[in-house]
Amino acid sequence: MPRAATSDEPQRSEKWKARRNEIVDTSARVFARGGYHATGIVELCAANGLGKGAFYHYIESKEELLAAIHDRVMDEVMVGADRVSQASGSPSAQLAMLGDELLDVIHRYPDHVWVFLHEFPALTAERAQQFRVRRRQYEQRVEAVLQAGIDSGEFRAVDPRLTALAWLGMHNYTYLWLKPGGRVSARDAAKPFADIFIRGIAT
Amino acid sequence: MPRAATSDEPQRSEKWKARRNEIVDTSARVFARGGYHATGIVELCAANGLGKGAFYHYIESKEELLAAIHDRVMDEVMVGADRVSQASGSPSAQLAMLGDELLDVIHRYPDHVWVFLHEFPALTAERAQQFRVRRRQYEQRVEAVLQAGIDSGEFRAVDPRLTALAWLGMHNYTYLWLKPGGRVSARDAAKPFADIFIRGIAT
DNA sequence: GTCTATAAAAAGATAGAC
DNA sequence: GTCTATCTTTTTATAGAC
Repeated sequence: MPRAATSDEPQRSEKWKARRNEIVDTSARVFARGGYHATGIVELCAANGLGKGAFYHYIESKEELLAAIHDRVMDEVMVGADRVSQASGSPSAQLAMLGDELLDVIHRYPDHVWVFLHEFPALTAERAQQFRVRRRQYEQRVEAVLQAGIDSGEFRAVDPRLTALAWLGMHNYTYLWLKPGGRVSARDAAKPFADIFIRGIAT
Repeated sequence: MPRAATSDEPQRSEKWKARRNEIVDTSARVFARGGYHATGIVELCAANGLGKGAFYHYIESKEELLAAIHDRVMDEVMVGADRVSQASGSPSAQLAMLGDELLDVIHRYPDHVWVFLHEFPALTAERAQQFRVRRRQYEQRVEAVLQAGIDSGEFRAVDPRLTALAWLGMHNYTYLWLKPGGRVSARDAAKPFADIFIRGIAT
C-alpha cells in the first residue's frame, strides 16, 4: 500500500503523477535490459524523451527512481496476497491462489520484477531495510498457509520455512521467461506449478 | 570444462595461475556484496592487497574477471551433471542426484553463483552468448531426465520444459540463503526438495 | 611483479535561461 | 516544464619508474 505523503513533500498535479508513473515504467524496462548501474541518466532521459532538467523535475535521484520500481512490485504482490487472505479456502486452495496472484504480477511487470530481484543491493541501507521487512512479510504469508495445511492434516510435516523458500524459488524464477505476449500465460504456468507442489507436500 | 589455451595467450607460471585464482575468488566475494558495476577497480585492488599495476598483471580487464567467475560456476555445475550421467540410476534417483550436485555447488560457491545469477547482462555480447549456450546445455540435461521418467512411466505426463524450469527455480533460488557455515547444509535442503518434487510429478 | 602518477572518458546532479 | 551548459567526482585503464 502507498504510504501517506509527509508534509515536506510538495503537492503535485495529477498530470505530474501520471507522467512520473510513465517514467518509472519506462525506466524499469531500460534497467531490466542493461542493469541499474550500467544505465546512465542520459540513457534514461533519451528513453523517456526528456532532457536532464525535465527528467529531474520528476525524480529526486536515480536511486529514488529505483526505489519507486521496488515499491510498485511490493505493492502489487501484497495486494494479491490480501485478495487470497480474504477469499478464504482450504490451505491447498490458498496456496494455488497465491501462486496465481504471484505469477500474474510477474507476468504483468516482468521488467519491474527483474529490477526488484537484481538491483536490491543498489538501494541505500535505509531503503533496503524497508523492503527487506515487506519481503519478509510476504514470505510469512506463504509459511502461514503451509503451517495451516500441516495443522489441518492436509500437508505432511514439512519444514514450513524451507518449503516456503522452495515454493518462492519455483515461482519467482519465472521472471526469466514469463513475459506479456509470450507463449505461456501466468495461468498456464501457475496450474502445473500448483499441481506439482501440492502433490509434493500432500499427506 | 576449461577450454584449450589459444596460441596468442602468453605462457604463465603455476604461481601466477594460483594467485590469479585467488584474485578471481576474492573478487567474486566483493562483487557479491556490492554488485559488479558498483564495485570499482580500486576496491578490488584493496580487497586483494594489490596496487592497480599488479592487479592488471593478473587480469585483462574487469569484464574478463567477471567472465572468469562465470566460468568457474559453469565448470563446477557441468562436472556435477556429468557425475550424475555416469552414475546411471532411475530417473527419480538421477533427478535427486542432480539436485544434490547443484546445491553442493551453490553451497560451496555462493558468491560466484550470486554473480552468475545477477551480473550476466554485464558481459559483452560475445561472452554472454557463450554462457547462454552452456546454460541451455545444463537445462537440457534436466529436461532429458524428466523425459526419461515420463517415458518409463515413473513420472506423469508433465511438460518437460516447464517442469525443468520449476525444478531449476526451486534449486537456484537457494543462492539467497544457502551459505557455507549456515544453519542448513546442501544435503539438508536437497533431500526435502527432491521429496517434494519427485512426489509432485510421480504417477 | 609491484608501485605511483596520470590520462581520458563518463558518471550523477545542479544552475540558470527561456 | 523543458532546455543547454557546467560542476564535481569517479570511473577503467595505461605509462613508466623501480
